Amino acid sequence: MLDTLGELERTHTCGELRIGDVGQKVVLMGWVAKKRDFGPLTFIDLRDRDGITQVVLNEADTSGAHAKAKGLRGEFVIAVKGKTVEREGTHNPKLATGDIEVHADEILILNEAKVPPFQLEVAGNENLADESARLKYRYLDLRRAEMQNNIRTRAKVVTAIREYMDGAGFTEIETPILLKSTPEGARDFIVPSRIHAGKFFALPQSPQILKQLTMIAGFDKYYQIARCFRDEDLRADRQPEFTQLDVEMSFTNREQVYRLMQGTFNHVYKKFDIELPEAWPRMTHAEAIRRYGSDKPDLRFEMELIDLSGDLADTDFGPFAEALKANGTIKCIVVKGRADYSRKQTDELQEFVKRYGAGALAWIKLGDETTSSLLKVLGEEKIAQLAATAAAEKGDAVLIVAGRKSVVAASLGALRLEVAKRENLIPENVYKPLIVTEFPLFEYNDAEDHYDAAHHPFTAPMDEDLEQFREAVEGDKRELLGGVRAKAYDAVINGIEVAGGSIRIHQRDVQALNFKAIGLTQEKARERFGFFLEALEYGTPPHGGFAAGIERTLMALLHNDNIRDLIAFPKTASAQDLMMDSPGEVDEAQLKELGIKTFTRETRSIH
RNA sequence: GGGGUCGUAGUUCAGUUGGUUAGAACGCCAGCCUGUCACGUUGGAGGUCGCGGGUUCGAGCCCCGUCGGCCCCGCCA
Repeated sequence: MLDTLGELERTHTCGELRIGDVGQKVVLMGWVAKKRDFGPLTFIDLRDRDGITQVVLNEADTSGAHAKAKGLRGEFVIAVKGKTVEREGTHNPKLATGDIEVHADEILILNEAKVPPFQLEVAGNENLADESARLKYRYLDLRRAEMQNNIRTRAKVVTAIREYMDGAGFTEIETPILLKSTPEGARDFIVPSRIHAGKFFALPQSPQILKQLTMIAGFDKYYQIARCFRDEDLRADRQPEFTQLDVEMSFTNREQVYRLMQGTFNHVYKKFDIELPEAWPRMTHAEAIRRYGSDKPDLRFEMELIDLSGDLADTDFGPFAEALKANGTIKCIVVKGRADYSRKQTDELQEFVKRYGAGALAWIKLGDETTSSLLKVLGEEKIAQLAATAAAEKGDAVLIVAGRKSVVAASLGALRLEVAKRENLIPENVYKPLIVTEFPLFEYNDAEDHYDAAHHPFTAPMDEDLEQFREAVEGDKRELLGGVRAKAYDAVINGIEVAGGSIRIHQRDVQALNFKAIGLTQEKARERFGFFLEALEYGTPPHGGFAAGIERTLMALLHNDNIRDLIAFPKTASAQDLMMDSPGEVDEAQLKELGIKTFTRETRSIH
């Protein structure tokens, strides 16, 4: 028979009591984390959201409570009435409450619990249960201190953001979750409507257009903690639904947005006693790609990419010569002190870069003797020259990739991170923020042989590139589009893209150019976002803003590389919820009402 | 859409070249124990080796398919 709570109120949490509380009568409530039974003496680790307090039951003092404790099992929910005393034996420095313990004279069993499907308290994360078990029993996983900390840190971050935005004069405005599908960008989640059977709403990929409309509406400074939805494949840092700080302001320029982005992050980080520089370092997109092979460089370590194409301009080695002839490049990174890389290891690294489209990974090892996969084709002298250009020293390994510029950047950029992880080159508890500027306005789409908007189609070009932009579109020199830079920027911390944004186009003729560049006809554009184009014609102020990923901000802050750990109820890599078992089927009647027929996986391709 | 990797007790894992009764630790259950905090100690229970098919005298191990977790490419700011 369970006890009832009645009028009993708890006096403290399980993480609160200190040596100064000795002598106090207290009431604690929580879960049984652990029981250590010595016969006449029993210890219980009582856990709640705040920590763990040791409860002691001595048969000699309170035989009733002691006897009752015999029946306690892990995760039972209990209330304990007792007295705070200084520990008799050794204090426990691992617990915040480790100097005291509570001598219980009464225990109430408020609820029992089945044996959990996995152990909540285990030493070391490597012994933690498989993630699918943790996801199925998410409510149990969330009881663990680490997860409690993650979720509560998240709340603290969001609170800090609201505090800062409010202080800076921004108005929080909610925008609809039920929107209209727009064909470009990510795939939409669509929502049927009974009232409009056969028609669909779409969930927002982001409130982009709506936040621009708040500028046209004259709110001047808008922000929102907005849920975003994208029906795309997942990654360790991507979930189908995630949360953004969405910000937009009027009468602004890039410098003002940079200051606001920095200010926001600096304010948030300060809550965790982390000082970021008031003005973050900056780097253009082109420089980031050139030096780090990435538009979100991790600046916690060096190992920059070095260009070897100058030294190899006259080479007749097939793969290199072809790469250079096709306007490609040859670059390398230097791994300090790893001339001892084995054949197996370089093979592994070669397999790694091949994922990014690299044909091969060439290497030079400056050991006691210099060895190289290129020795036969280039000769000793050239090898020595390349090593010198790379500034490699005795004992180092040089890893080289040749090919298209984008492939060399992607593969070496990724290799740089991979090697840094393997070699433990990334310092812990260091935060290296960066603002990446001047992103390209357009991205060449290989598969369809045309240019897409790199950010979104309302991003303004840089004033300096407006001329070239006009020429590219009106003079029909499409190849010039690749060189047009945008007033677009990202905020990066430790190689994680935590925010991104742009100054928007507010002039009709530039917007028209932009649509033409990406092959969107007047009619198509009107069809897709006519309401927005119309709005632009009623006095749109110059405006711009950014969006910051809440989960990514937390990943950077907590040095966590799994986005699921930062969302209370996340989905798996295949976009399922293992706890609710969603998505699920619905009744035939429901579908009928909505005017929807479904097809199975097998019949879908036949239609 | 493609690639990699994992799937054995409640959990984390081991399991030789295919060989007889599939192991360990933690957890769980029962006993003992008055200062533990990864308590100790004695004993015990617990297995559709993800699922289906195949090869074989014999499959946890080999082959084919399939399902699921994780990671990556494509995709996605």
